[in-house]
Amino acid sequence: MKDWSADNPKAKLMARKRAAIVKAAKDAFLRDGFAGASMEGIAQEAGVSIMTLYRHAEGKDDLFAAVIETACHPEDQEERVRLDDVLQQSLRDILRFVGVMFQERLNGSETTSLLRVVMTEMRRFPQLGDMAYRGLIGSHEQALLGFLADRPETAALSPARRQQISSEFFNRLIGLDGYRVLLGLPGASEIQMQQRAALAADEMIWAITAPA
Amino acid sequence: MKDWSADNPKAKLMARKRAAIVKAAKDAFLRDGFAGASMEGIAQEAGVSIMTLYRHAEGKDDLFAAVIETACHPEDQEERVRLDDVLQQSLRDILRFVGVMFQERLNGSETTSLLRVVMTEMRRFPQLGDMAYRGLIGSHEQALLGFLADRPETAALSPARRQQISSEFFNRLIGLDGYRVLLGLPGASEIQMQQRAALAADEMIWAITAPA
DNA sequence: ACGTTGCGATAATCATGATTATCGTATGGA
DNA sequence: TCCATACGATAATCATGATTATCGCAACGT
Repeated sequence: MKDWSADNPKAKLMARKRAAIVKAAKDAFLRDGFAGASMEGIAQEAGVSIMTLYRHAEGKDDLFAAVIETACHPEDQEERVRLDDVLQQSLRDILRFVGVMFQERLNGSETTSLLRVVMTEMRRFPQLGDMAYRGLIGSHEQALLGFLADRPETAALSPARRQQISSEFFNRLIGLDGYRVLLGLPGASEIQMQQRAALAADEMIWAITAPA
Repeated sequence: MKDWSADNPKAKLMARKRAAIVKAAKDAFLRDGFAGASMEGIAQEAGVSIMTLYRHAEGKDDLFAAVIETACHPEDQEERVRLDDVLQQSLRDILRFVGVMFQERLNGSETTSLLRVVMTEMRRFPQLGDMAYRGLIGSHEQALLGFLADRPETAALSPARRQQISSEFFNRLIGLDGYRVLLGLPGASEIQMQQRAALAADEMIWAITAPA
């Protein structure tokens, strides 16, 4: 995305237009993919002209890269808020909550669309795969790992062992349902997600108390 | 794909050309996707002219549909052969073997490419998602279910319980590695796949002997 | 109110690629 | 050998869509 000098007489106007463009581009790219989305369609959706698109972005590639990059870094605002309510509970309940949240997030429509687009355009933009994995999945792994490190229950574990247990936790959560969702078929129900989260939580606690 | 009357003077020639076309189209579509593959490129790869392509297929859509449909029905020849060697062993060893085979198949480059293409073109061809799931994943579930039904160890289980246990087995095999592979990142190592298969086998046997 | 500057509309350019028409040639099979 | 017919080469058509040039207008901030 092109950037202007901050002391621009019309900075506010341009910021408004830019926000509309980025939002419309995100919707279009996630819905139709890179090839399927057209610059003209994005301009219409954003309520601007094509020329304005090109005044804000170098071209389609530039716009796409900017959109995907921001989409890979979701703002975890609401979740942090909800986490504060849960953080007082037992380790088992916290893990169950995190487990359900992770499944809901990864199987959500926005994440699914993003994964599809990224997988399609990985050849054109080689860094997308790594970026998407870190933003959509690795961030959860890191968050759980950091949380565990502060927990007295895991004080006796080595960092490597903690890493292994954390990784196993997420591995247990997503089975074939992930493929089903990506293929447009119904995934796990809410109850199934809760059951799986409960199972993963129990197994993690078992692993913590009885280290291999 | 267009079909000719079987009593065609040049049936053999056409069959040869058609095979070359289908193979080239499969390579091109799985490598470059629907939009990325060009009819001209497919013709060159197949060693035929563009016109011959259109004499064999109604158009790009028709060719694509034929390619994907056949790709979703892999011939399980070699695996059946290898299975005969394993079928004499213990249930645990059989399950471990099946578990490793399933992971290798699902994480293989051909299956990965196919899944990517299917996910991208699902909107254009709505039946692709279901077709791919049944061909690439559901077939394994059905095969294991059928195998279990003939096993004396599961004679006491209800069909529904057998279904549940079989489904859980595959759920345990594929974790986040499936996403990693689809995103072009390194998946599970051979040793990790064996460990996971061993774990899934043990848990299935435990579930069989101690029904919920 | 004013000057700067982004914006909109339009059209043109350019490239890619699917699809079709035509016609002479080459080849398979009896 | 001979006939039917698939094949190859070429060019034309057609559509889509990215990208750029131009120019008058409208809007923002002081």
